[in-house]
Amino acid sequence: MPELPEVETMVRGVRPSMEGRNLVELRIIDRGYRPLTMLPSSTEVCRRVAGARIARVWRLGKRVVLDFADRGTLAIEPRMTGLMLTSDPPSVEHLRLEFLLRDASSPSAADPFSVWFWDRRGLGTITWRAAGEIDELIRQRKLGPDALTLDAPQWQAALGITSRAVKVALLDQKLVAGVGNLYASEILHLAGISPLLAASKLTQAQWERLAEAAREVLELAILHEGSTLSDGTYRNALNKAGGYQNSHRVYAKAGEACQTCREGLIERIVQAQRSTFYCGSCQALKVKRWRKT
DNA sequence: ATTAATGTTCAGAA
DNA sequence: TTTCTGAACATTAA
Repeated sequence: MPELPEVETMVRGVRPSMEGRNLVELRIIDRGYRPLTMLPSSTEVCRRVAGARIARVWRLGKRVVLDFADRGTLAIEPRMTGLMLTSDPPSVEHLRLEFLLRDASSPSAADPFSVWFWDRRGLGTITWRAAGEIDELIRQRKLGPDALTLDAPQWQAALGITSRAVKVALLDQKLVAGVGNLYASEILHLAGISPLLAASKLTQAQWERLAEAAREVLELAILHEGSTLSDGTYRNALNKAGGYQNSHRVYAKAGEACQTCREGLIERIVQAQRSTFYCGSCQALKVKRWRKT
């Protein structure tokens, strides 16, 4: 379940291999699994990117974006089990795409080398967009602002417009891009905010704490190269596990004592058919007091 | 052997 | 309009 920190780790992992290089060819690997969703179509996508220079590799929410300058952009959404790899894929049978690359400055020197998109469950999507169309997505509010750089007023502007529970709102990529189920729970716990509180009801102090907690959790998770859960699926570009799972405070810790307040137990509830983990004591709906940790 | 659970997004219902 | 539910996918745990 790559979320913002995992996708950022993928971007940083493949950037040295892709940015500034020529994409000789995009190969579709077909081993009889469900075909990878490619828009407008796989042949069209491959035709568009063949021979183009990758000007920039960046991240938007949970998407890896390859920028082909004036030609357009390729957005890769790993969804549940997608990975970008520069070496050592976890298995051969779930390789989906091979990016054949060459150094732009010496086109004939070295042999082309490869970057792969690997996806066990095959839920990932690859989408081609004409130049400028991604900015248009944001302008049309089909995708919210990226979660990594928001301050308190920006968080309030993005999430405060809905009456849904703040945990549910955090998962809505149209409101804010990048936060998924794991980091939503972790961020709200560090901020001391109940996941059940309506997003429109947060106080000024709570928006400040949310902004601070989001920055702290996401940046530290990026530093640790993301979270590899017990199923072991998520890996960085070198097929190595991340380390932030060792810093989780609430996710998948139902029944354990809260290490922050040392009073409550971590509880698991279901919101919008998704697991939410939180401390019933220091994330109580009615906050009696707020303690700095 | 069947079933539930997993996470994300979208279509469609309420 | 806004919010909620179910489906799709592959694999594992129960």
